[in-house]
Amino acid sequence: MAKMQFQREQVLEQSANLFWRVGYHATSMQQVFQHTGLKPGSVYLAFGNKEALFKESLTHYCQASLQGIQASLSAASNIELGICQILESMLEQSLNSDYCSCFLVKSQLELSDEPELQTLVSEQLQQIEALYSEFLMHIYDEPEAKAKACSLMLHIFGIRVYSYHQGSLEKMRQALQVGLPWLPWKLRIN
Amino acid sequence: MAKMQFQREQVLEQSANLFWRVGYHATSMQQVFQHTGLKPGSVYLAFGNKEALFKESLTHYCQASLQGIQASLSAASNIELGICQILESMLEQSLNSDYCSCFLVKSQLELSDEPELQTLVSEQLQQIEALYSEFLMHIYDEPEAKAKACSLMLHIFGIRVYSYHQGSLEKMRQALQVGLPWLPWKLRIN
DNA sequence: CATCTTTTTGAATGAACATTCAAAATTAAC
DNA sequence: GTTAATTTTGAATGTTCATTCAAAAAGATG
Repeated sequence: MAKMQFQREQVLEQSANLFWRVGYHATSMQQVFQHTGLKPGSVYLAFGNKEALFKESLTHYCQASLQGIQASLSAASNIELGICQILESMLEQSLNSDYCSCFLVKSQLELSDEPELQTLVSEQLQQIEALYSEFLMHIYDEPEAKAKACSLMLHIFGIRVYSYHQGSLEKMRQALQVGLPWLPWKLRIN
Repeated sequence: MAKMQFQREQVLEQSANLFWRVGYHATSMQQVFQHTGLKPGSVYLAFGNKEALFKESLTHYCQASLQGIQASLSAASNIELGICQILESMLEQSLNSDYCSCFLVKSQLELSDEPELQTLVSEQLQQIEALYSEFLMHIYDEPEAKAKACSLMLHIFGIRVYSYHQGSLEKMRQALQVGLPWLPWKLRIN
């Protein structure tokens, strides 16, 4: 048999980046061929169709996000400080000139008219909330941890939209300090 | 000359609803013809092309939003109570089974790859923030009013994404009370 | 009523789209 | 070295898309 000429993971990453930036509907399969260097037949053999490729790309992105959070919170000297660092790095992303929010948040809004994809995205965002919740349960009881995880997600979603506005960083930082008063904002991040 | 067979405003409302629910790229002009009852030629004569129709639809929606906020805050016995009422009505929208966020927020995320449309959406969202800011300046000094308007928008954006999750209403209400502590949450709304 | 202007109509156009498939190439197995 | 299994290729397919336009219809004007 012929060896697979491409790495599945790498292709998923490339198409995730494309779908993320351009959006599901605005991305054509031709663009996918260009960005991955694959020919139509190869993509269709490997992934089935556009929707299936999108689903796998999204899932791949979500898994990477979960691992990133897991790593950050495990490495941090304490969980709340770790959360502050994650939020701070999100704020810094808003400085990037080609900022384009979060793939999951963008997909949640774009695909609200397509029940199957919508469900997938919702589940994945809830996995992220559940992960925060799990970590917070190390220091709070369950209802408290869940409430704080929800409040955190609400603020993250806010950041993911508000970051499109220029010069928003300092204003968002202020709002976060008011809105998430249980986080150790005064401790400076190394 | 032949009388215009349709009301421009009504057509803009119909197409805004379509673009809002389905998204800009996923909405075909054929769908526009169906929903408005107009023929291709009429739409193209009246609005130019798809992008121009979208822009006008979006602007129409934004103007209606601004007027709604203006009306709510003018009618309220005090501004902060009025803001609470607006937020409460947003929370209640999340109960609707065909909830689909806010046209402006959805557009901001979907069109991040199209500079011209992106700029338009950003400006309109900033108009809304400016309107809140203006009202808040009746009771706070300028920097305070601006900071509070920003924090309010951050929470509104959060609601507009988080509302897709089922059973989110009570959790969001809690998060709002923590995140916007300067609002009169304890006063019950009539 | 006749003429002029504007609107309406909807079939037609060409481009872009997702997807297919038969043929060619590649590698594994023995 | 031969055969079998799998992957690669890219032109071709049929559909859907945004948009156009010449002809028809509907007031307006005098």
